[in-house]
Amino acid sequence: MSKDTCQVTIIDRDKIELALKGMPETTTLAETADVFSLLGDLSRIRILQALSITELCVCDLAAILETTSSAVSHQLRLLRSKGIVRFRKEGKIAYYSLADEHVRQLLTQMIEHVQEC
Amino acid sequence: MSKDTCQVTIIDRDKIELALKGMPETTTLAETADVFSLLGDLSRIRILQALSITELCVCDLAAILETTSSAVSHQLRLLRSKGIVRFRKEGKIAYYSLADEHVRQLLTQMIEHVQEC
DNA sequence: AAAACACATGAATACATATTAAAATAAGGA
DNA sequence: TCCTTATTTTAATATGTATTCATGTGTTTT
Repeated sequence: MSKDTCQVTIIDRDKIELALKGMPETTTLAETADVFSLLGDLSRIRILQALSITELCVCDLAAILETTSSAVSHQLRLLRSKGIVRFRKEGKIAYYSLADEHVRQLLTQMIEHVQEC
Repeated sequence: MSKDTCQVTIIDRDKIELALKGMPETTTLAETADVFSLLGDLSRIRILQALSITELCVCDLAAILETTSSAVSHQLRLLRSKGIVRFRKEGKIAYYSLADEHVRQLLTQMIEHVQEC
């Protein structure tokens, strides 16, 4: 049992080395946390859940969430910036949809997890 | 095309009804967002990643994250409150581990997703 | 061209939250 | 019993972020 420079007591050095060895790059984990964080908001979850059923424009999403187009647009910008959603423009209307099947899978998987517990 | 009481223009009522029909309860979606939110923090992701490899006590986790036991303990309390991790006490040492395989699966799946993009 | 519309953006506010420091609790050893 | 150790908890601070309001941009319609 020993102390390092940060005043942290260590119980088992072997397990620490084992854990550190299997740890991905911090940048990878930071990106992972960023995406989870993006899914960690009720408004955005509702947006994604709606988009997992059908492509929708901003104002229809606003109607579904019972909020303003502005609020929805702000959230969509974040989701776009991380590649969670994509959109196409048809005249002045912007149609949004999920970027890939992976997102839908993570979403439904987590909903199932919650419903089990 | 019409307006509702919230000044939100509606483009396609049918798609809105379709999306609303497939939408789970708001409480379910809120819980889903809560769990995602809990995974949306670098410190907690590092804790969970370490725990996905081996059971660890608080001070060893602090050594791995190069932070204080206090900071780790705070995060573990949150993870415990949502059933993400569990722990057993052996004397004065608290050993933490992942609560179930589901969590490990979501974690590794998201890391893979990030590494692909 | 002007007006209406769908959407995006910038700034401000209000609220949430991660980290730190300090104190408390609880277990073991001298 | 007193002291050390591992962890938890409380309070304070500092940082992040969701929403609102106002404005800006590009498109369609009249």
